Amino acid sequence: MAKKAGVSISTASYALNGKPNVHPKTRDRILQIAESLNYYPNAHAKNLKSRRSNNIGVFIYGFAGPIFSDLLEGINMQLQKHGYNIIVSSGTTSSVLLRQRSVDAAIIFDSNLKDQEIKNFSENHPIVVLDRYLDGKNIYHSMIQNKELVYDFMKKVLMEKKYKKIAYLSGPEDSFNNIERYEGFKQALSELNINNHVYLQGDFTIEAGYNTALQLIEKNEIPEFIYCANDELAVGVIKAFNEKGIKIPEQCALAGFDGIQLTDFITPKLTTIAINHFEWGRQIAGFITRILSNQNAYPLKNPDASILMRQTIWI
Amino acid sequence: MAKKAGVSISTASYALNGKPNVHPKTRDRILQIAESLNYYPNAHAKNLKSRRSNNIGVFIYGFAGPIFSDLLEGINMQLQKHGYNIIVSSGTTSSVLLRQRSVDAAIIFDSNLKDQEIKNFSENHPIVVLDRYLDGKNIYHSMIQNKELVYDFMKKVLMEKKYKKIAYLSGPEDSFNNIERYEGFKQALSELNINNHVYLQGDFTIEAGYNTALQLIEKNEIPEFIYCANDELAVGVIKAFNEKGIKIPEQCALAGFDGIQLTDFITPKLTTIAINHFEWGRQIAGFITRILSNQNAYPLKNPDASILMRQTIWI
DNA sequence: ATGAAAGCGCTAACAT
DNA sequence: ATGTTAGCGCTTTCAT
Repeated sequence: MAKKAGVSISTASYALNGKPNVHPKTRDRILQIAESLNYYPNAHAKNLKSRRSNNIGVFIYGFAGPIFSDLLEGINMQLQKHGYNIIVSSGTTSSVLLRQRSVDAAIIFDSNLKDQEIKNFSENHPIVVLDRYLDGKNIYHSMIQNKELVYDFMKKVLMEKKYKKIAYLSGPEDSFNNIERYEGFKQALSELNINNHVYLQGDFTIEAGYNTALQLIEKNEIPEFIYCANDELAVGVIKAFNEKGIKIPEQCALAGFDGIQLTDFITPKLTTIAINHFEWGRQIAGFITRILSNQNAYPLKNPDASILMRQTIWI
Repeated sequence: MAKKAGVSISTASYALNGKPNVHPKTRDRILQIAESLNYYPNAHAKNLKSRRSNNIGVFIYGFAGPIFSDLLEGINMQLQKHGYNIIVSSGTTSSVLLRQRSVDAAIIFDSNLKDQEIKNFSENHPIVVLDRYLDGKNIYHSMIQNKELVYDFMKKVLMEKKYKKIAYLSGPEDSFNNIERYEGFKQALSELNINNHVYLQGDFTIEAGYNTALQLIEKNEIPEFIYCANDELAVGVIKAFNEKGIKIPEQCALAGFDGIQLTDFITPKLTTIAINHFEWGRQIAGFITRILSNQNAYPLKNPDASILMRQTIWI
């Protein structure tokens, strides 16, 4: 260790941590020795003693998909600014890291994590959840306003276009986002006295959208309008319709949710409710750093959304 | 602690770790108490003592882009199977985690990390690099065969199509992948006695492809064929050409590298050299788990590639 | 089968 | 300004 080469042991610690109580000369010497010895304090020991790791955990349900890429970029950018490490994890690993308190705070976007696991962690650490309602000390929320957004959007669409045969192409049935979006969808229809619609079971993937659309064609049951619970489903539908020569939006209009990049490159371009995931990530990370540094935390905002009206609806 | 409620302290440790030297009855009692107390051993202390964390670090240069999504999914799936935690990180954070030895092993795909940092870490830990050549104990490689793949592809194309005005649209100039791909490109041209080509500076993004293409149109200098250093560049070019009515491939043919999903959804579909990133990730992760468990490690393979001949070249 | 105790590498009182 | 020392919460000899 630098200790050997230097002189003491705690003094070394002081020097390395930039404490004031150490003579500049000794300080420099120690730093130099450390440098030359390629010494760097052991994180595990440091963490054990200081009871903090400087790591922020981001727990997501999968690495796939453009949503998380953007969200993570935003979170990462902001955390780096404040000297925190980002630790992204998915799957069973996440539970372990949470239980072990390997991170000082957590951002949760993974419905596989149980409420109880989150609560346990939140007893001593701040946590931001993005995919469920859960009350408790140290638990904060930032949520996409799924229901309101889809409701507003559907109402707007249905006031302008008098579609009668309308379908909802869903995500996984137990997905929080899907459930809320469906609520908004149904409420809009109900208020406009549209008393029936077709419910199509999907799962947020392009493949599901594609297969569902093929079945609709097969059975000759193509609706006038399909609201897809996310963009990827819609992209799958578009692909199928394009291949089979179904005209969009003349034969069937479409819209999605998220505003992923692909919607701008596919033909026709997809109308969608767009979330700025990058900015959302920054907001969340900024909030966490405030909490951890005990700054008076302003309330955490919900993400902004904007409607992108494009070719899959207006002719 | 469970210790209080239970009886001893080391016995608790034994029980929790499933050591054989503990009476089944005590064992069960301890486990039960621990459960009820929501006790879970502190990771930092455990790591400090055992000198390992069970964490594998994956250090990438950004979360954006479909390449990393797939790669991470593959790595994650494999690591989970073997009980390792995945820790993904990007940016300055990565250096810190490496220096601190917060992980037992590392996978590197980030040219911002310095050779020396990697070497230091590799003194005691295995490391797999995907983006550079670097020799040393504990350093392993798995690399896309950029040069060979582009070389083969270009030769094949140029033997069939007698393009004369050919361009290379590059990634960042210092990118390892870009440099190698350009090498392969040049070598193919050279062997076919094509003595000049246009070099276009890009940076692996859709925007760069889009802007570059707009400039080509502006200056009326559209080549017969553009080899794009990755798919995203090509997608940008296609977008620009589509908007300006340039016919692909009649006026200008295109090809890319990576095989991202988008290439299959854009019109026309992009010809590309496709890497199976998911499978690649699995391979790498599998290799690491072997090394860490001292199993006789088979050599680490390079990722497979396949050429997807699609609409941007053959009419 | 169980307990006592040393020690992993660090930080932070507390001396000096 | 510097050194001594007591833990942080675990694992693991070594006794019993």
